[in-house]
Amino acid sequence: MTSYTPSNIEAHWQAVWEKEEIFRATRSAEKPKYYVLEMFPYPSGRIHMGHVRNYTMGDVIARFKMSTGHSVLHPMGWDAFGMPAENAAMAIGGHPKTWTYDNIADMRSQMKPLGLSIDWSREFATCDPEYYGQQQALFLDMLDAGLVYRKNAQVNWDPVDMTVLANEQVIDGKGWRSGADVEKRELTQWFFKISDMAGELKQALDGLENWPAKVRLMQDNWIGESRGLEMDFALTTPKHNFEALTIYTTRPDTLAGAGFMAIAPDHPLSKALETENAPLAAFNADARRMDTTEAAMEKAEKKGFDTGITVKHPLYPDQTLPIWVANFVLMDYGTGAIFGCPAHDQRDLDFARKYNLPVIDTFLAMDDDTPVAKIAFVPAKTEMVRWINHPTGIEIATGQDAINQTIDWAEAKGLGHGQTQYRLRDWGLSRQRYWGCPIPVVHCKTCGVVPEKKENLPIKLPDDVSFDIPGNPLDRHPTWRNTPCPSCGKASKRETDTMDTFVDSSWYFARFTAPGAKTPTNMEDAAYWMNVDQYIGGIEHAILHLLYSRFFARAMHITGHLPKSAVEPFDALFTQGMVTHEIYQTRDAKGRPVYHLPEDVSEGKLKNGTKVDVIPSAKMSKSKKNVVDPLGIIASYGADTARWFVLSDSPPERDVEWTASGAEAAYKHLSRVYRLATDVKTVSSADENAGADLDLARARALCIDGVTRDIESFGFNAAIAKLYAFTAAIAKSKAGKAIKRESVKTLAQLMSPMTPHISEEIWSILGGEGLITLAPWPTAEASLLKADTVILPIQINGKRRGELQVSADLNKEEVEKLALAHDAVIKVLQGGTPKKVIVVPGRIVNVVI
RNA sequence: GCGGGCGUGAUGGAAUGGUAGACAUACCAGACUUAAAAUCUGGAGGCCGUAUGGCCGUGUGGGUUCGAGUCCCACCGCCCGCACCA
Repeated sequence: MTSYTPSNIEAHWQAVWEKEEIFRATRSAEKPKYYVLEMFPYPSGRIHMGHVRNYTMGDVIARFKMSTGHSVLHPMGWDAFGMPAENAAMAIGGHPKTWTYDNIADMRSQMKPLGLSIDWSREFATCDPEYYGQQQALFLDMLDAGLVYRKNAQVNWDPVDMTVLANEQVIDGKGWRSGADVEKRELTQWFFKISDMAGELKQALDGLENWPAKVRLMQDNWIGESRGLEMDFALTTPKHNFEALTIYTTRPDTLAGAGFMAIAPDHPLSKALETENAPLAAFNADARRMDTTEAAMEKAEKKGFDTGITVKHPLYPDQTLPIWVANFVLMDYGTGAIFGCPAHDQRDLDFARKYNLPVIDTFLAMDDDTPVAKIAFVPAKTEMVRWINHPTGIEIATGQDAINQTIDWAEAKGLGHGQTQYRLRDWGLSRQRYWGCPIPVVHCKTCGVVPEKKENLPIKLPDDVSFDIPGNPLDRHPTWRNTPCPSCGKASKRETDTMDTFVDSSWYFARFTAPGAKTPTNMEDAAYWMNVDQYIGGIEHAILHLLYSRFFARAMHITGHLPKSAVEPFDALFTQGMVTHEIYQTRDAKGRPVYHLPEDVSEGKLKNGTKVDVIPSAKMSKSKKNVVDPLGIIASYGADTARWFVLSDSPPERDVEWTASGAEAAYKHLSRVYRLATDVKTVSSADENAGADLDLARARALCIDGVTRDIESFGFNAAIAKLYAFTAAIAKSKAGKAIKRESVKTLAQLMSPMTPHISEEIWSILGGEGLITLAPWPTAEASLLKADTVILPIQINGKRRGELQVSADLNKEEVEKLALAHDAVIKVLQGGTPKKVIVVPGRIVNVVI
């Protein structure tokens, strides 16, 4: 008997699959299509267990769909632009391009041993000129359609690295690499007009039924929505060409309680005043600096600066309200100007008390006349309150009703107009970076900003660049910038900004439908393969990547690159949990923690006998050394074991803890199944003639039924539990070998989405026809799913007191009779009659006394 | 602060409102072995009891129901997201 040797088996079957090209996706007239996609990886150079789990889940779905008669598209690519490549170039020399393509080659060679059912012929990297050239074409079409524009925007500027930093790269007000104090700078940047679609992107969330409710909610909150009033307050005396201050408020009903006006430090009026008012300039500079420090922001003191300018009160023309610059008013929400209503907003109240501004109650509780003192009165908008001198004449109403009526009233009086405001801001895509997709426009002294001609695409990144000094190499490249203006032909300069890498990942799923097309997509292929039927990835992309992709799909429809049906590109989304591991720690002489790799620890001790502290599981990370290398696992146990384990122990949406004993158990199970298969490989003629075995047939039917339903509902861990049970049932069965052999073949089929190599091997040993991967999924015989007899628990007043074995189709009356004749029931009834008997056929009997 | 999710044996977890703890790990016992490993068989929520069995048990407290881990309310704890949004 040969034993289970995954290394031989896995290499063999991977070669067969590759030779037969069985994973090549082809459009089929007969079969329904199925597009399964896992979020493509960043080519860091090394796969980790998280990748293994993510791709295994997708692979289970892809292989299952293949077996159930679908034409499957399961592609893979690389999210290959981005900072790490440039950082590597700066740190260790070399070129980002070389670093990236070397990493891709490494990672591809690490992924192939997993035996994933990927159509590698469609592979691409976002840094391939063929890909980013089409992205540039898409950009030009979007520019043409008015979906892209330029504006001045404040950015985080690192003066040492001479680059713009994302908010996440600013830590305690300092650049994450350089440690330099980050400055706010105003730069002209490119933006996608995603805010134009805010309402649509929000509403369409309702239709995404097969997305996790959590992700929909996160997007909903991110987009935000509030209805309010935009209105002008006339300046008492016009100043710097400002005649009025336009404010936005969601509480127009409290207009009568206005105590002051507040504008953002970056409000145009504030900026105009700043030029002739040094203390204000200092205040603003201070406020802008504070803006970047997250920690300070949370508890930042509300501070203001009185400009000395006033507006006329729209309700009481003889009264004026002072305009303050306030550090808590944000320029990029609403109009950057508000009126403060201290009585009904805690923040405004704190501000008013600090600067001795009036506090005017506009409504009181139904049963309390106490005016506001230290705590602002902010009841729920659905609560009835009594209004004081309300401009619309309202006396008793809820806040919500008052808001709506005030908006109507203000519109009728021409004071302002109702306005729906979204929190979502336009997507700034400019990056002062080399390793990204060049923005295909030219700056011409005569013609201004001119789009590049499509026939000149791709605008390729130059290879001859250096990273030894900070800043964007494109900016200082001697020749690359020089180009004739596409419009007038005069010598001009290229845009040197590149695109945010989120752009690259916002349409790759569409490109996979026709990766070689000479346009961004091929409409026929897109129409056939889109949408992605099942998208799988991490929850960390719940907002940005998924929101941007939804925006891009719409933009691609508008520009003629996707059909209308594909504006929501992902029909179903699944967010998988992480792979975690215990952390092993000791301390050095100075008491600092020292971490140890799992392979160096056994039974809580290092090899030299030192005891380690075990810290509860956390996401695998290099810094904590709680990592298990997939390559090591594959080398010692095989890919099937790794695949089986990452699916087995926890529900896919939750974190799974990697344990050595769990991996061992997975390997043992596969070895056992392999042994079972070799045991029933050869059968005698007596075996062939042995009769059917009903118990085993039942176990088989139940397993088929259960595993099928579990895979369809992402219950991989539950499917695996059923496969363990079926394996035990076969092992213990006294049925003839021929019968058992058929059961083992079914077992191999049901396991094949999870452990394709060993399943293929067993199929071949046991004389299965063709490849198991292409074999049709087994079906459960309905008649076998129902047992002849069932054991019904008997409850008395809801507590289990006995059981009854009855034939499964026995009617209620008979069951009731038998139940009442049961010893336990007779004992408690003592000759009396029960109040009620509940019989749930096939389930339970409950006798109420 | 706002929003959401989750609390089940030693551990990961299972359970269309119907026998709580499937399956797996760790553990214990037995078989095989000179021994160990591997393999196989069996045990196991807690308490009481030799046992048939009984009582308790899904974070805490209430409620709905013939029946609640599951539905509702309040609280406690943990996790996640957002947060000066006018």
